[in-house]
Amino acid sequence: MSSVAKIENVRTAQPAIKAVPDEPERVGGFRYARPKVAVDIIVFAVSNHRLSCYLIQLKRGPLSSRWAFPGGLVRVGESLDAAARRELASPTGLSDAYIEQLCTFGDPSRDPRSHVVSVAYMALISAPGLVKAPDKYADGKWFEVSNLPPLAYDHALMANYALKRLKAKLAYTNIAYSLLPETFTFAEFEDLYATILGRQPDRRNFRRSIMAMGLLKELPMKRTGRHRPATLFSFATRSPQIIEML
Amino acid sequence: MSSVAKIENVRTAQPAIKAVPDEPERVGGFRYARPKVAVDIIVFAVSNHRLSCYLIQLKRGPLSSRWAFPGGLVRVGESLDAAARRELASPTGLSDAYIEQLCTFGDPSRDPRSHVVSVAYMALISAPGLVKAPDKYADGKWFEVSNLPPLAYDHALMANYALKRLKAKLAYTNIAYSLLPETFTFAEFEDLYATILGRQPDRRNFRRSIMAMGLLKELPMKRTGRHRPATLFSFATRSPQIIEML
DNA sequence: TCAAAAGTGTTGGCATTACACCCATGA
DNA sequence: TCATGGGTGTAATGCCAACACTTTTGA
Repeated sequence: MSSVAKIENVRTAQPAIKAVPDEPERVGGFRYARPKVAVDIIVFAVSNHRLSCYLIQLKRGPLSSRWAFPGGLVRVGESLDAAARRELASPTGLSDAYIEQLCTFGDPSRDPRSHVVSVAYMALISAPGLVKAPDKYADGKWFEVSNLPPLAYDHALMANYALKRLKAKLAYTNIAYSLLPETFTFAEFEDLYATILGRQPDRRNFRRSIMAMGLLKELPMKRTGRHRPATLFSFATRSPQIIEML
Repeated sequence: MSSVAKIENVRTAQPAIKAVPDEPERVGGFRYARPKVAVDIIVFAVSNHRLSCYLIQLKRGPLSSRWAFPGGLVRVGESLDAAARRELASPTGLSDAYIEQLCTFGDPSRDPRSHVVSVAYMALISAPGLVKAPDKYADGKWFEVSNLPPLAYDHALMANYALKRLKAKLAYTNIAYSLLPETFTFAEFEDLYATILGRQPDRRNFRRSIMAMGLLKELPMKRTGRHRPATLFSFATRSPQIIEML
């Protein structure tokens, strides 16, 4: 169960531009909605023992100054995955992060202005540093997941769902690789799990089971610090895999 | 991890009706797509030891006479879940089946006529009998999942995804209740698992573990047949629950 | 030499597996 | 009485959880 909707043939033919009113279409006697289609992206990162996600502050509209996940409308000829990657790259500059479709929210009243169907994505990145809010937002910053401000639209639902999914997938996939730098100590790896799952596993058992499944590759270098140097590790493979982890 | 996007406040205010061309909208210098939004629904049922799903035959358009999952455009003021339930009720007459959003497909070229974003749903019903294809389709019938015809659009992707999800959820939820009638014998229950998962569990161990977790309620009646009468069971609770089943 | 983090083995209990025979009925 | 599917118990195994001390370094 990994990212789906992988077809990415972006259409190149470009139809003429024309403004479209937000009106329904009548076909066969029924009035079909013409909702706008957006993607919203929940970007997770871990830093100093805290799971954080990136929020932007809305600039315009009836919800201006409220916090929300970054997102935007799908463009002409663009797939959903491509739109999500674009919305991720816009504040972070990252183009190859782990990204996964979560689910789609389409209540007609979820946006007070018009009917907007939004496809929620989750992205996992390792460095929460580099992020800068694009001009279309009033502001953007990282919030600890355990301490989010009130969110616009139905984004609180998205946040709950994303967190549940992240926790679940941590237990049966190797996606943790996308939250860690290229090399890391075992303690950092373990701390990632403790942080996201909210509990400290038994250190000996955890190390034993992780090492037994060959997830990590021991590197010949050590990280020296104030204390006993720690062996460095990297992931044996940095592509998403289903592995019974816990 | 159950059905999401549960907000169901259907808007009552109804804007004026007007035909909408399939053209992009220009906002802030970018050309935003105005895709149509559809739901497609993968209806599963089990009968005589086979997992089947319901397909319809397209009547119009460039893919006419191809097989596909039933589905249709979202109507004005309608949520995605409501649209999915409507598309399920249309051939089956069922309104309370288990239904769950799967994922959303939005490649701009997935429909040769225009950009259609489709939200895939899965539904589980117990009686594959009652189904009758609505007039908008040329035909409709049940196919064994292991023997599907070529499917229109990207519906083969949907089928794969749905099947994977069904198998996974069978192992950690009680959604099997929606594939069985109100009462059933233990052999029928066991056969459901064997059929969908494609392997025969050890009968004694399977019964022991299922009974130990209190999923089923033993009824005071028996089903008599040609042979030794079998105890009838029903589910202790017929609402979706997370339970480690296997 | 002390503080702080890194690293490591053994055991008991529990849960899962494997396995084969008797039972109740209708024909 | 026989064919057919319904229903059950026990022993062996493997896995997981619990548990505490030694090592290495920098200050």
